[in-house]
Amino acid sequence: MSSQAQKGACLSLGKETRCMTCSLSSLCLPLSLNLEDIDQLDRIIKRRQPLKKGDHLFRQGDNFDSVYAVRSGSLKNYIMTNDGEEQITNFHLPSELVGLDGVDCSSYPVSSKALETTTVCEIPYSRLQNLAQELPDLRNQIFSSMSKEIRDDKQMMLLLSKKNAEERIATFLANLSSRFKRRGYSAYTFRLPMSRNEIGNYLGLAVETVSRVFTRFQTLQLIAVNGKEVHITDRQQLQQVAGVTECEIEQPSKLIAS
Amino acid sequence: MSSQAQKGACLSLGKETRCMTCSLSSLCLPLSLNLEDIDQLDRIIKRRQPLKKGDHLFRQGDNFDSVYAVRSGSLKNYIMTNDGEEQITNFHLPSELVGLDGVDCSSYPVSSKALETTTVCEIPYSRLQNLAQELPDLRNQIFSSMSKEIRDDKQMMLLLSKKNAEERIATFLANLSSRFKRRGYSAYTFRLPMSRNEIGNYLGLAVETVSRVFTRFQTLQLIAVNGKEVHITDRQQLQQVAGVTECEIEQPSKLIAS
DNA sequence: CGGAAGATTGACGTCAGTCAAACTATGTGG
DNA sequence: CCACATAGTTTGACTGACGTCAATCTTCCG
Repeated sequence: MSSQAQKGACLSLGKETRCMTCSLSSLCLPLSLNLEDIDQLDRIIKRRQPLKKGDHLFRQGDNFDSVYAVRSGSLKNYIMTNDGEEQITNFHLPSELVGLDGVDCSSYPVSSKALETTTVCEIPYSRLQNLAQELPDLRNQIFSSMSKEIRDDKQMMLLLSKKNAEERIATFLANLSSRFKRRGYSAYTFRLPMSRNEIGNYLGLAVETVSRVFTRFQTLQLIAVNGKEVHITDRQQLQQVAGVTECEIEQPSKLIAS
Repeated sequence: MSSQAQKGACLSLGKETRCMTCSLSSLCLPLSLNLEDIDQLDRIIKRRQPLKKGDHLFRQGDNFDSVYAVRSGSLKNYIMTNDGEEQITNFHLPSELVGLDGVDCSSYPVSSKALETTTVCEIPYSRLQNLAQELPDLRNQIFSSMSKEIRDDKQMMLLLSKKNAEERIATFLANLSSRFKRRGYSAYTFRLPMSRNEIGNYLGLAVETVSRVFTRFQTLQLIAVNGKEVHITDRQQLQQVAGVTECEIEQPSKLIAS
């Protein structure tokens, strides 16, 4: 099982990286934009130095001024409880938008941290706002992203409120699998960018429980795990444990004509 | 303890009810709009017959065409699990926007049901989209509402993932208290529009647990409960149990200059 | 190579769920 | 207006899934 961490990401980190040529454009903000509009969007985007593992993209309380699109690598977003514990609220994979929950705050309401070497496109929010004025498709794409995040959050509430440990982890793995697949990676073999601890934190479980369920799933021949490398042996069964019917796995967002 | 169900809602249900004269306008979409813009918004809004308790505003899967603002009464939103159970994802009070999680779907991803007699303002989404093109303040207000919903959802995840039964219920009561207060009702005495069952469902607890914690809180002199009438005796202590510092209670959204 | 962080496994305890029964409100029809 | 049915709430006894604690093992990096 080899890492596929770079496949599918943008080919180059140089100045010539552009939305137009980015392999993620069909999943990212440019989706549904015409070439001219993409060009306009492209012009306001700042390319950034890659973040190293553990670097913060931003911290809860930092001045809000940009949203970001993940280009390669991955991020975790988390909030702090009043007693200093962290609660991970999201893992972000390439093409996903980060920071939208701060658009009406002067500061980010969450922290965002790189799980591995990660590159992002920075989109200054004030300029995005202006552009959203001119480009209805872009505006709708932003609405769409936020709307999707809300829907995903509701699913997460359902998971946290109703599902047991096995269902949670099966759901988590099936979800990751789908997301990797959409991004051109294998749906069956991938590398978890996060630790067991972070998985547990995100799913509302103790690390030990995560570990135990992983072991149980291996005994049941649903998956094969080696450290962070995961191979899904029986995807259908895994989805069944997740409590999901096939059609629910991927629900690509459908745009309303603008 | 008397019900305060009608206080603060719009004065009249007749044709003359307008955003301009609505007592909720400072909490609702018109917030931050100038008079002219409010008038434009007002013209696309459809007033509706009140919903009776138990009526659906819309059902999961229904054609998405409008978002709604609650005018009086209250709603619960819920999703169905694959095995037919419901998971309540939100309770909506007057001035709150409902249906935003469907804007990039052809159908509503959740159901919305009246907890009591409830009136709403219907806002056809396609017309709202057009108006959002012309009115930057309105557009930002929509972004703002969605952004706030995402933030609330993250808090809810934290609650479901990290808090125990007492903390959950204290958080729930403190939150309701704040929301009633903002709407001009008493922060200390109010009527719960939902059943114990629905509270439990929302908070990821069994009905029995909700009941027991209510009893415990009464023993501790934090609250006094009589059926659905709640009086908060020791708000500070309640917030402490909720695990919230004072400043976190009310975080009115701040708009970025547009 | 060695230390630290992360992962696994086992033993045990506990918080909240389940089941069951009694009690209370709510609403309907005679 | 009462009688009755039904839904909702409360309380108690018991149970089980998952958390906690602790020890060991593995991986990762400098």
